[in-house]
Amino acid sequence: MSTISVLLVDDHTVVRSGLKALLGTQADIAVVGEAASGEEALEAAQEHQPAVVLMDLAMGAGMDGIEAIKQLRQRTPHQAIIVFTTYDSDADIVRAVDAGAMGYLLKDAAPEEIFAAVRGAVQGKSVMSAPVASRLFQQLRHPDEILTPREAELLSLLTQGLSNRDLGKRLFISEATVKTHLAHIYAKLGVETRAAAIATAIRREGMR
Amino acid sequence: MSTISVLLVDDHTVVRSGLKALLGTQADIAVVGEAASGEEALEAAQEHQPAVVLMDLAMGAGMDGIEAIKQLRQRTPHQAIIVFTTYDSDADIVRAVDAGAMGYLLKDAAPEEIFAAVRGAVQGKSVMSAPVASRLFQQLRHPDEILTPREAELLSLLTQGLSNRDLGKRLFISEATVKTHLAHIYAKLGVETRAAAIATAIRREGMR
DNA sequence: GGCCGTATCAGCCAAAAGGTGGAGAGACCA
DNA sequence: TGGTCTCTCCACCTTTTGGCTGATACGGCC
Repeated sequence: MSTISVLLVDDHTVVRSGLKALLGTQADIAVVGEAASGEEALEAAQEHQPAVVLMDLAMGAGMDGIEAIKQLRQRTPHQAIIVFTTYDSDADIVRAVDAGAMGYLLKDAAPEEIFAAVRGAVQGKSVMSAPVASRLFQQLRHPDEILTPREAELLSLLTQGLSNRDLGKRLFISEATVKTHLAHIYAKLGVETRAAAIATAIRREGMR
Repeated sequence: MSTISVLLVDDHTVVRSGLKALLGTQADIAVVGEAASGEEALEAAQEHQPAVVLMDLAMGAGMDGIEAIKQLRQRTPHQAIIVFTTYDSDADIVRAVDAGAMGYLLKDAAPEEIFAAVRGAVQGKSVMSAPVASRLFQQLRHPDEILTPREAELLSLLTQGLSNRDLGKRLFISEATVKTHLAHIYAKLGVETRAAAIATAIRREGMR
């Protein structure tokens, strides 16, 4: 069995250090590089040509993880990308998979789970944490609860605390249209008021 | 200089592993134990008698970090507790300090910052990340923006998406009183609508 | 005792949000 | 071509919310 080269991307030094220590215990896995931002990740992926990229989604300022994934897929499509993050929000999962992520792990994952994901990734296998899988499953069972792109956009602005009028101005649509979208969003989220929609969106959809 | 014994408390294996690796590079610091929950932390603190406890606030199910801090202060008051968490919400900071934390670090802190905090803690010095310090400073400069207990209680329910009527019923007060409290909350948070108040509360105050 | 902060309540009015029903245009697909 | 989805818009009406002013009551503090 040949060695699997891994690139770590996380803005937390502690997390990178921890992953390095854990992965270092495995004979068939070698960390060949680290990056603390999306920009650094692109460079490092080019330079070290890792087989697997372990990447956090939230990375402070600059390019976020999703964007980094997209660009990596374009530039070095042979590298498998595994998301390694704290949150399991629906929106993040879908966007990461859309962008081309091979796996989705949560930071509270057991070391064995991480090892398995890295080994699986090079064989083209998707590995994800149980909570993540169950969320995806949930979405498959209730496809009518998936927001349309426009609705998601509106919901995102809604969580900024904007009024219907402001939403209309921002999206260049009438207040009437805003209300229509909102009614659909409420139905899909299973709430009755904008207050509850915001609470649900921020907590469940991870719109922070 | 004698060795400083440290206990790590975090439900993420990766983070514990990372801290261990980083602290291991320092000759005067030794990790003597690890715990993945508040309950485990109390046991480990009793058993290993560390000089410093590095503790995460969010720990999945069971006892949360704040509660663990309080209990540690009672049982082993000679141990210095440093909070090591991802978030810098006002509410968390205040509660942690109230509970008896000596320091407050964010997970994106540089290794040197962590070392300094551990060394400072045994000498009775408070060390906190810059964003945390600036938040505390902010509160000192604007004491009139601190919510009263009743207002905080109401805001907490507000983030559940309740209407004024429901809030009144829940708190056994009239809708008029609810409106009065809300008006005060809006002023203190610097917002104009309930939507913005909810967004601010969940994001900034950490009411999740 | 007077002052201040907190919590409680009232009424009035304007603005915003939500519910209902309907409708047209464009995209996509079977 | 017909059906479905998405996005857009409108009118009408009810409910909710927010802004304003003012009031009472209790407890701590100087």
